[in-house]
Amino acid sequence: METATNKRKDILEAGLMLFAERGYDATTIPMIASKANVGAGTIYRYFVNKETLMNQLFREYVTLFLETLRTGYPNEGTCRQQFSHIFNSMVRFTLDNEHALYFIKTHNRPRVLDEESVALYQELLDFTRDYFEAGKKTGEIRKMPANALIAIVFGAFIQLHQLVREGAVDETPQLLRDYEESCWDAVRAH
Amino acid sequence: METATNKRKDILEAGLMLFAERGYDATTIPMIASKANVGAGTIYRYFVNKETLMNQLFREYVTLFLETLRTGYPNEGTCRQQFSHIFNSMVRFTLDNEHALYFIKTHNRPRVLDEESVALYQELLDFTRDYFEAGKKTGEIRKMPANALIAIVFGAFIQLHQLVREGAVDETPQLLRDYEESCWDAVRAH
Amino acid sequence: METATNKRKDILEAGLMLFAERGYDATTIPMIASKANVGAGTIYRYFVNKETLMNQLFREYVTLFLETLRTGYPNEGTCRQQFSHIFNSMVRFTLDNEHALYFIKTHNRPRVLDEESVALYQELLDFTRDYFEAGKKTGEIRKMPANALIAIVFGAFIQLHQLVREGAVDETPQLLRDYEESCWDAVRAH
Amino acid sequence: METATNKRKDILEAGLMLFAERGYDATTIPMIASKANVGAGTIYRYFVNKETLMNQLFREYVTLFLETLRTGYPNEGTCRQQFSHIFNSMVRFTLDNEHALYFIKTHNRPRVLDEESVALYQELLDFTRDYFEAGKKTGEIRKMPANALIAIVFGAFIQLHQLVREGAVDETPQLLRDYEESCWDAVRAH
DNA sequence: AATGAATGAGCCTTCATTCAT
DNA sequence: AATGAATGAAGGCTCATTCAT
Repeated sequence: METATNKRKDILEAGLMLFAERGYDATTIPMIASKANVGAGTIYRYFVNKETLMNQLFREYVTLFLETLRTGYPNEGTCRQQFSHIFNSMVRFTLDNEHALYFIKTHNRPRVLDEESVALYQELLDFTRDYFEAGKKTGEIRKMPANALIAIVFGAFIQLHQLVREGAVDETPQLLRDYEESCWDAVRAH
Repeated sequence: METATNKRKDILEAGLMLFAERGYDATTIPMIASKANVGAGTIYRYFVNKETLMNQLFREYVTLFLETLRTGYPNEGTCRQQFSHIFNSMVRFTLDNEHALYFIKTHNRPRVLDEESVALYQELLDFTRDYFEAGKKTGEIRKMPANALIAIVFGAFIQLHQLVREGAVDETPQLLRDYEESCWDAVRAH
Repeated sequence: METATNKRKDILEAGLMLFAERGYDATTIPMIASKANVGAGTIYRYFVNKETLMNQLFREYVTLFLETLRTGYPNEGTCRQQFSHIFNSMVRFTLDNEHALYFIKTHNRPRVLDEESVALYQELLDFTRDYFEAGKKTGEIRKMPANALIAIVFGAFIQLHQLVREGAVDETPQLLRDYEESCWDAVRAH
Repeated sequence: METATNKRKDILEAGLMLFAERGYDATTIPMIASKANVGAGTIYRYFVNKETLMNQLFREYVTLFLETLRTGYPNEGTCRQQFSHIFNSMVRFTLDNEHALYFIKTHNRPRVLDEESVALYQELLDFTRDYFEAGKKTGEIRKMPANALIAIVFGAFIQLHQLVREGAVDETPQLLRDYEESCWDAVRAH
């Protein structure tokens, strides 16, 4: 059937939105149920508990983002081209999944995340870290801790996305190009 | 006497640490009391309730950070010198107040923050925004939304601080210089 | 179904009994829950909070008592006949609702009662007051403040009911007749 | 010294007023301390605990009321004269001690009252009961449970006092005479 | 499979009581 | 003797989770 799948998806989407907007602890199961148009008990048919739902959600989107990053990654391209791919992945991913990147960025620390989720997140970090480390080796990327470089790029992007959602700025192609250029300047060696 | 003042300080410090590490909602009053070596009821001698404690804390540190930023700000200096002052303010402030900047960065949105706190935070944003807007006018700062520029500088710095605390990198003067340079390149016009 | 209705009723009945016996402040939610054979949280499915439960209860029984008073009230009867109806209403009402009249008598002052409840209680007072005022006009009722007359009749009745429950006296029809006669003599003009 | 005695009196008076107005459970020690212009801890210098304070208070005023009743009681007078004495005792006692009679009437049941207090209250009841029983024997008092008769007289009086305090009626000597007459008619045999 | 009523653990908060000053 | 800061037990209430329907 497709109904069951839809319920699961509804729950995940409601969870994503609420976790992103209010944080894990301030989000209640009834809230998720209500937003998903589902009985509270139904959530427990698809997820063991709130923590599991959260982890499932986290993994679902980290996986998806990883796929987005990996799909069409120009292994043989230049450092700049690879950066462009990464940046565009964020754009595309966010277009398809409104709150996902923000959710990932604000919920990537243990306490609720289980080992598997942490490991998966590591994978995401590693992918980006590898890129930066390689770039540092060739001298094209600035000599800074990779984590910090990652934070700059992700953090800036998420902040921009927020401004767009608030209506503070218009998300024109030009803005995105500027933004990419800016981030690139932020991490590239000078 | 000093005893009374100390209790209040103990509570604030415990709150700061826990709010920073676990977030507002995941931090319980008993946790704060325990970490402050204080009875749970004692907290209510100094603060109306959890929300008030949080706001008091927030304002205390935003005010302190604002003072740090304003003290010795080179109004007549170059854009670069002013940037340097801002960056060094973050360094000094974080040295004196471990978790404060991270706490501010992760708790600056309403829902628990009252109007006064939000207004105070605006003041902090405005200070930095003014700097960036002025820089954009003279063509020294990149044409990007000020909020995003702020996010880059703050976000990167906090991320670095975290790496330092985790022991992932050593906070050498050289690292800080590199970092400042990097952040500067991230926001300056090219 | 009937189950849901029963839970609500169980809670109301437990609340009535406890409020009557111990007073509002000395009655705890766990007490009510326990006496109603219900989880503490269940009470909050049916009532917003303790105060609301109290008000609901109060209104439920004041309404019921008002109905009892109004049903079959001999508008065209003599002053004495009307008095008889009022007295018998108390008897019948107390027979059906053990603690209700005592609860009403001991909880009719603000601080926990909301406006609606106070207004409803006024209605009850007004009904009886109207009776006494009319009687005073025709010279059949003693020239005393209606409130005091009401207190005499209600107060005496409740006291009697208490003696009956304690087993101190037997509630024979004869006793009730005597009692009614006594109350009548207490308020009628001489 | 006299200071100590005064503090004790201040506390008792504050307690009386608050217990009468809010009831025992809704009255807090800080409230009493504040109204008595005394530190909260001071209360524990004069009374073992809240319960003891309450009992002390209760006994103090029941004793005082008993004295008022007994002083000048016309043992050899007529039933009517004795009634008059009882009624006037209430008037005088209430004049000297605003809330005392109401406090006694609303707090005469166990749960907070200790044995000694209950016994003392019994004494008060017995005094009045004896009067009524004697009257019933001589046929001058109505054949009703003494408790109920007591309730009528006390209840009516307290209700009247309340109306006076609320300003709903003026406490003229005439009103008091009428009231006494009414109460007398309420209990006397016809 | 889906629901939502029911539960009770645990949180925030109050307040009787203690105790250092 | 007097104070009021400090405490922690206990109450009102929420919410993750279960379970009968």
